[in-house]
Amino acid sequence: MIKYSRQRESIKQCLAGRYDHPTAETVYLSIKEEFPNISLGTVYRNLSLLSDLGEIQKITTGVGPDRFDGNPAPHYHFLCKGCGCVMDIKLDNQHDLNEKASNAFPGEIEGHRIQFYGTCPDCKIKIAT
Amino acid sequence: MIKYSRQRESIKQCLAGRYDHPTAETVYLSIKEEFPNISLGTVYRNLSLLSDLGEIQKITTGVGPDRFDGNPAPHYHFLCKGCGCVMDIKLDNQHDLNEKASNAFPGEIEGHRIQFYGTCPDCKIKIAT
DNA sequence: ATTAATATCAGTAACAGTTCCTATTATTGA
DNA sequence: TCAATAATAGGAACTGTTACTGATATTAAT
Repeated sequence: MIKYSRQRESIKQCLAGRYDHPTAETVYLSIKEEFPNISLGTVYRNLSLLSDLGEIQKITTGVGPDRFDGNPAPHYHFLCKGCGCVMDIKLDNQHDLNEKASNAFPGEIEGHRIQFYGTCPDCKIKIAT
Repeated sequence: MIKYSRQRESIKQCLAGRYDHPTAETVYLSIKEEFPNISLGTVYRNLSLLSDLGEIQKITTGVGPDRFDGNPAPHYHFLCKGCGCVMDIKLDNQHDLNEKASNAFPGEIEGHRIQFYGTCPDCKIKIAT
């Protein structure tokens, strides 16, 4: 049985209001303004719980710490090789990939994750100048 | 300037001869049979180097340690939610995804990674019985 | 073949990110 | 209002990985 907690609510709100896919550490620092005594463990525990409940998404890039996304709807992400930032890609769900993969694989395909990589708009400018 | 090393060669051979996408730890234990004194640090350093050279691939699943793939050619992977195993998916490169993403994104798209998830053949059987 | 330069090594300490533990506090249903 | 218990703060512990150090192996030039 899950009980309400102000800290969890605050974490959810924090994520809902930003689109930069922050790390647990960043969320922690942000929540700290409202709850100066919140502990990093609490942030991790709740991010993990919310992710399990499907209310937020955890993004593992393979570079640095995991990121979190307040938007639970399936969508794709972009990882900048320059600055490491993570951005949303407005590309609709490629359902057909699951079917294609199923035809080439003897197991059960439930879904997929796509991560694009390259250079973000900001880094593109920095390189050019 | 990169010098030859028997340890690195052994690590490369180890990966070339298996298709289970082992972890650094697994590679370490395997190499240990030939080089009982090899250190885990050496394995990590060489896996990282080989990956940077593009001779092998590093696979970050977001669950447990990173995996390594002796096949440097771009291809897709499947992650089993049951046992955590990683398998290859024989699906040819979806070049069009990069173009589709480019149209929906102001940055520079260099490539993409796809990770399918679901239930592997073995776990499918275990669940059924 | 010997040597000098230096990349790689083994061993281990340090590190980053995350999870776990415990006593205390907050939430909830009765 | 109170009892049951989920969630908390704080910090220790853990996992996976990287960095450091003196010793060793490889390489190219003699």
